[in-house]
Amino acid sequence: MNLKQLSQLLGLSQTTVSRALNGYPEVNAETRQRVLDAVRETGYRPNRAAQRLATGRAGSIGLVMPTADGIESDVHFGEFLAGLGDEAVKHDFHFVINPSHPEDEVATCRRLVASGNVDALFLAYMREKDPRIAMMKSLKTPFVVHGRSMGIATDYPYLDIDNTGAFYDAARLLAQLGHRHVALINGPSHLTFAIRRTKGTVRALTEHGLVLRDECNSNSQMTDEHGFRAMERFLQLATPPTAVLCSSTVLALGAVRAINQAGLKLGSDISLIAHDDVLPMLKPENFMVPLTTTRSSLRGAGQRIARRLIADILQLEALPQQELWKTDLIVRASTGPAPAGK
Amino acid sequence: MNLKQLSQLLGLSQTTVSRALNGYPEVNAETRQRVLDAVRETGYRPNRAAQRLATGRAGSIGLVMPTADGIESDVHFGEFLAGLGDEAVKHDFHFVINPSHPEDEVATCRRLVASGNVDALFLAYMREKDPRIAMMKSLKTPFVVHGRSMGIATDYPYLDIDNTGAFYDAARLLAQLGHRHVALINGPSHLTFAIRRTKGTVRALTEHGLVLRDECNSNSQMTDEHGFRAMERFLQLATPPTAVLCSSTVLALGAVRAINQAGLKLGSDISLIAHDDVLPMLKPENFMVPLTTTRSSLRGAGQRIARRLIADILQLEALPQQELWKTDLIVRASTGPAPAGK
DNA sequence: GTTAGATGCCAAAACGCTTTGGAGAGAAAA
DNA sequence: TTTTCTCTCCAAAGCGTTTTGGCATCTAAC
Repeated sequence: MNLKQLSQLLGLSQTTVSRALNGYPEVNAETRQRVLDAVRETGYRPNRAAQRLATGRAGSIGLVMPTADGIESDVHFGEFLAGLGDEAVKHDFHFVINPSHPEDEVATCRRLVASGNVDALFLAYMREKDPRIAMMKSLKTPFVVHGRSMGIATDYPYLDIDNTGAFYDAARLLAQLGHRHVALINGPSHLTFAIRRTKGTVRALTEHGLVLRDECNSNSQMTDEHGFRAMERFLQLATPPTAVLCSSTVLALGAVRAINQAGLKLGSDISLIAHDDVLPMLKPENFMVPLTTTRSSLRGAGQRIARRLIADILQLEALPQQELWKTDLIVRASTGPAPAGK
Repeated sequence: MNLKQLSQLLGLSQTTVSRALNGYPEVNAETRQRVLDAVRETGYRPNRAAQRLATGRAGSIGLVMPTADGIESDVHFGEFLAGLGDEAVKHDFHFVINPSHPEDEVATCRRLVASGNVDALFLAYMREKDPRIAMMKSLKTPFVVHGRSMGIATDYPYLDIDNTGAFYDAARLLAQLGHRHVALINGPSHLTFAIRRTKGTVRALTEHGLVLRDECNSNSQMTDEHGFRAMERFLQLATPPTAVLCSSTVLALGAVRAINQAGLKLGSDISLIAHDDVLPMLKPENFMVPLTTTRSSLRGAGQRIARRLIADILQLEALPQQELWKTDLIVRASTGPAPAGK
């Protein structure tokens, strides 16, 4: 069943049927209803390829997926992608997934846009003064950044969570609980989300007359193993921290392991707050000692970004170009007052 | 630059240029070379939407992504997808990623195919007598299964690794090393890969007069936490195992944690073999005690499946419809002889 | 020296949609 | 009554490929 057949069935022209379906004003309400009814009965679905050809829109959004060894994306990437897919499938949008080594990213993005196969790009894993942003701004292809860069004007479309605020809140809670030695197990130091989290942590500590010691600050990929090693290092210090912040529940997994191994009791001997991306496979409430977390749904971010990109391409609704999501600080059993005398 | 312009430039008809590009025989070798040269100079790239419309092929492959709570896919899914993307991008193929709750899978697959937006489907997370296979066979859309079902004829296209063989080999090695109590920390019991791994394990043990005790057999999602809990349970048994098999390095992560916590020494007090999907973030050689593994690259499987699907759609080369990849058993420090007297 | 079959090329018709540039009818304005 | 809008709708021209059906030209065979 194609448009021609449908229009013949209705005794209308293809033009009118097309306009009725695409919400153009110059079609009688009654006629539109007839068309809509016929669509429902016949199960007519417009041919996407023909639409793409006629409109010049590709109907797909591109994402370059960092893929080199030692990329910390894995766990979080899948979750984010599920969100993107959720939303995209509603509007019949495709993806072009372009794996690329991190050094090639700019070129890969440019090539992807130039290919004409995507009419929007999604950018993530932002670095300081990320060159991709200037490049994308010079093109006219819509894009949304997940996260934000630093050191350049923030006049580009982004969706970010308030990383600074999240870790400020978390560190402040720890300080208020009397902790005087706080450690941070963070993501890779070249990524801006990690930099902002450090900043938030330091700010809160400073306000309470505390410092983030160098030896209590770890940057690494967000894997269990790195979490374990960092925590292990911390615990061997002359003055070990009594509280630790983790940039992911994955890191927290390793940190908790090290804590257990040291024979310390989470929530009393040592406190821990992790950032929770709401990964279905790793729920903070399911830890043996449930984790206090700063929470923001990664999947939700994926959905939102897909929606914004599609709205942009289709000129549906005017959504805000810049969003900064607050995180929730959810207190569970892994935080408690600082042990006396420490 | 489109076909018309290019053909005018060359003083040829569109037909001839098109045929030259698509490798049809009825074009002079010299002419073809001229066309190819012109393409290189002008940077001409055929419009995919027009191609899709003209050929009726969608140029994209569909995948339904299980997305409900408690789905064990995450870590492994990202890695597999990178492989798919790697290969697809070479041929300018898109993806339609359709998240779906596991109960809806059959309907989602059917809908995806019916939408006409994909000309091949990729299936994974196989269960026993998986209904998706019969459904897909009834349609004429190409598909490849990652894994295999059980209890139904294996006359469908698949790529699987020899799970039975892998765990047979691993278990046999443990038996040969003198272990008499072997445990298994496996994936979800409804997935066929896990069932096959159990089978391989049991077979090897049986051949050495050993059994896989119920209390030494764990099925769960493949997360660190589940690995930890299972191992912890094992170690509290009256007769704890002296060796354990893990279905993923992610599970092994937790298992090793429990082993450490119990004060046991990996590789002497207790041996461990894990299946290694070659996840960049979790290398068995980077464990504190490097892990003995059965290895098979998940990304490689993704690449291969994409290649097979595309070859099928484009009728490029005749690739085998059924592949069973052997795994490598790589011995590292986590395996050793059974401790005396156990 | 004609015929048959390759060989190499082309004009034009799809493919199924959107969009342009009207056009007819009725209502409102002159 | 005529003119001018406003509503609705339509015919036809794209969009950029692939593919069909044919038409020359050249070679080999009779």
